[in-house]
Amino acid sequence: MTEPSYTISDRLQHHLDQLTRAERQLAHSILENYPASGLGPLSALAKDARVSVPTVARMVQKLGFTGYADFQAALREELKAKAKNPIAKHDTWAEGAPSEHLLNRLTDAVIDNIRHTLGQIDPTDFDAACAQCADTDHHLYIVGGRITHTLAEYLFLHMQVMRPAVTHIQSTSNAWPHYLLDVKKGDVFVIFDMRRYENNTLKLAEMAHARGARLILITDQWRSPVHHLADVTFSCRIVVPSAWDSAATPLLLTETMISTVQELTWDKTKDRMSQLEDMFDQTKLFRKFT
Amino acid sequence: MTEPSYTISDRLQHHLDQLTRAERQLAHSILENYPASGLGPLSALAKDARVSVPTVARMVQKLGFTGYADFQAALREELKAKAKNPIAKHDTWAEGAPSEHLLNRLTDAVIDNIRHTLGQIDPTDFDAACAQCADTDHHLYIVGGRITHTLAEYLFLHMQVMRPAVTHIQSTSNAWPHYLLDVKKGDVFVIFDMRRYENNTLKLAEMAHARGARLILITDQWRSPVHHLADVTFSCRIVVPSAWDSAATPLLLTETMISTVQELTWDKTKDRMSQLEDMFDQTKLFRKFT
DNA sequence: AAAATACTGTAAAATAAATAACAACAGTGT
DNA sequence: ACACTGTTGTTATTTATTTTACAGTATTTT
Repeated sequence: MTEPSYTISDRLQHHLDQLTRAERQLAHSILENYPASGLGPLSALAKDARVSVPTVARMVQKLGFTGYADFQAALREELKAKAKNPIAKHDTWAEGAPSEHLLNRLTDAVIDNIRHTLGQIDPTDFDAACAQCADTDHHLYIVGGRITHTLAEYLFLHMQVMRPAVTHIQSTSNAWPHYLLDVKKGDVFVIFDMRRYENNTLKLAEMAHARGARLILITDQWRSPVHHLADVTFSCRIVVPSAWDSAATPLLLTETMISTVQELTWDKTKDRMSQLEDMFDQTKLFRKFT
Repeated sequence: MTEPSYTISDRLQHHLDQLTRAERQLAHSILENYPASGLGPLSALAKDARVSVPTVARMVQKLGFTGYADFQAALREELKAKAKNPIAKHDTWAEGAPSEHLLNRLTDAVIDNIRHTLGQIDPTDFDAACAQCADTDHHLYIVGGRITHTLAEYLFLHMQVMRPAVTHIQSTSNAWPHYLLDVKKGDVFVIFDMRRYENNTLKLAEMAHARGARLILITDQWRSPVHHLADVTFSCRIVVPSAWDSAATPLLLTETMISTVQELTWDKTKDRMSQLEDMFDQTKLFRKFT
């Protein structure tokens, strides 16, 4: 304990700017499973963070400790204090905030939503739906409404990288009927529709269904009317203590779909992705991550 | 880790009978502030318990460890597990699927990300940022890049309902400099920037900063270079076992911001929202939720 | 593009810590 | 009371860990 108060976690984050690349890497590694990793031997910590031993020694000095031993002693003190704390506020997510803070209440609700939603998902259905999304023999259409548009776009952006023949349709746009002209039997639709369900989306789904398309629906727990037409329906819990619904659970589902499709199509995706990277690099849209 | 399960605390109490006088003394000292004291050097522990050094060494062997190092490693493991715990009671999320199924692995990772991220957020900063977003005396700009565009749009859509003077800028579009012409001192920017950080976003942030705008940054754990200019930075963990990053945590944060702003501006929002509802109803864009 | 600076890792030295060996002591039974 | 057994502490040795010094590498500045 060289400096007065504040946890080491705080201090690490506070100093993060003044740290160098390797040191930051190390800092993150410490925070990764805090405080356990910091209580082991210095060498183990260094190895864990893929950093040399002296880097660790240097950083703890930068943080204001006289040496690694001092650093560890401080960590232990912190742990001791936390244990003594009357029924430590372990049940909150944002530790500095009371449990009634929105940060904690909303997070609670979202975790709960995830648990409920995942508990009701049939993995077989899920895998089947992903397989359909990965099937390049058929065109893939992704449909979103006003709010769900962002989810649809997110899925689209990723699918676009991984496979050809993907189209993003906004049901709010009145141009959508044009797209349906080209729909063939067996084409796949991923449709996002949450309350308040949109009429346009339903219409679109009906027409797609009539043309022999397969429908995958991502909706809320009350299920959009589209689900009568859908081959697979995933219903997500979206209620949180807010005037708005939460898109976190459907997003998680969407990301899992993306990841699954990625795995299914890896051999083909590989090339597409590196090509894309090259293109971005060339246009210098992105900086390389250092 | 020589014996399978049970905490060391349990093991200690269980063996208490088979321990000798000095060893019992030691055991109680360890339990006194558990697990902190056990993670220090053996000699300190011995001194603390008024016991000789070899007594400690002998006891940990009696407990089934190969040596003091082994004992400490087990303690650290225990601590690590405990830190993960708050939600760990669920070993699988999608119950029908094995734990290696992506549904479960990704969900695990996302929950973990949320926990880490929330743990590092300063509620004061958060509240301050939300207050700025709710401040209608200044214009609110929301900036997103290629992938983060969806997050930015999500925030924009909701802010647009709750307050006037909101603009969504895509840093990927080359029209963005136009927007900056109107930026006044005190205007607020919410900037989303995740790896791989976009040069355009940085440029935009620099110009906004130069014009006296206040910057709120939502980024990943490695933090976009924009954070040097930002008044408040929120770093989210986004890594999941996938070729892609997860936007779930930043989304949760965004939703919490939305919800907080909503509460802050409720009296003003009320009217705007009902007006909006009316408009949607009239245009029959939506069906009423039944 | 060259020079200076700062960062990072390798290797050796120093230090600290943990184990092993031994001696002293306490308790117990004959 | 004496000898034995088991427990504990002191000292020495070994082992591991941390620190220091130095050199190579990358990065920034002029």
